[in-house]
Amino acid sequence: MTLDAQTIKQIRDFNRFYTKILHLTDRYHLETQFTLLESRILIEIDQGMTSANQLGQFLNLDKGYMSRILRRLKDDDILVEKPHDQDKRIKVLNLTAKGAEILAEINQRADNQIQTIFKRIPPKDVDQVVANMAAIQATIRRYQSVRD
Amino acid sequence: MTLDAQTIKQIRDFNRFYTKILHLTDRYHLETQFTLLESRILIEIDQGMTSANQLGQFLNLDKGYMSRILRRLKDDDILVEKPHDQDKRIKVLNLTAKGAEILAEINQRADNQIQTIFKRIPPKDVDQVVANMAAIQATIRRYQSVRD
DNA sequence: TGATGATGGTTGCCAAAGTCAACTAACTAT
DNA sequence: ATAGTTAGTTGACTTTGGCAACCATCATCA
Repeated sequence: MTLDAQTIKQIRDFNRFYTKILHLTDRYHLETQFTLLESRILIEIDQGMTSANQLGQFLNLDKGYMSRILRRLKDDDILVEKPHDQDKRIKVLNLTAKGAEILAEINQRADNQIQTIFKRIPPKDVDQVVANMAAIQATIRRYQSVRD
Repeated sequence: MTLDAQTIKQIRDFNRFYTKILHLTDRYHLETQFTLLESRILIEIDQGMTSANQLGQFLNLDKGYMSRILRRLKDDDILVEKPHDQDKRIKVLNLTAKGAEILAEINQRADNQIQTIFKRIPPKDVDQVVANMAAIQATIRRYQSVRD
């Protein structure tokens, strides 16, 4: 089931192209004061991540570093923590009202970024692109093992 | 030509999925002595980037920082520079033999990463995925302005 | 119960990464 | 010639991130 060289080349080419398009390598995310990492943390907390440890595992971050980032976000009144009911070691994270606002702002900008990229493309072609994306996603998902 | 909310959502959903699958947001470039940035520089030089300035623009890097990274790569005998024929300010960059070897190693590892992700997928489906990627790339490229 | 080991999180210390501004040398245009 | 740009370097920083030691809590089990 090994891929031939040409296939790999095409996939890697797409990856380079797409990461560039999304500005994934830019230092600041979407021209906010927040880094990509901070944005992702807010997003993941909003999506249900509840503790520093969960976030650290998911985002693959050193726990010391994680602790510091969260400290900053707490100092800036973007999130709060309260002790976990059952396990007092765990601090449950939640966005503050301000944090929710900021997240909304980030989402708005992310939406705008997509608009900027796709607005020149005729609707029919956009639909085709979206269908292709969905197909890629479905295929990879179908054969994905739990462990990676 | 504005996209509807559902379309944007689907695209962003794909983006999150794909960046996660490819570990595109990981900060570690596993098991080489080189950082992701150094790897990208070698790749881009190999792909035809010729000067610090070009690289800096493309990779969106501070020129001071760029200068230092290149200094290190030169000290390590990974690349060399020679003056540009017409413009003596410009230093034309080239990989050394050692640099080419290292690039080959980096490419090998990147290829392996792709293998790991796609090896469970039947060849027919992989071909379909690759075709979808190519289609996405072609469509976006076709309507892309020079400025973003 | 209390010893042992694992887990969630914090902190100090440090190296690597990245920023910013000032600077030189070479180019371009008038 | 002069003025304004551009390619690249350097010094002086700040930020990011990695590592290990540490504390508090939890879980297990004799």
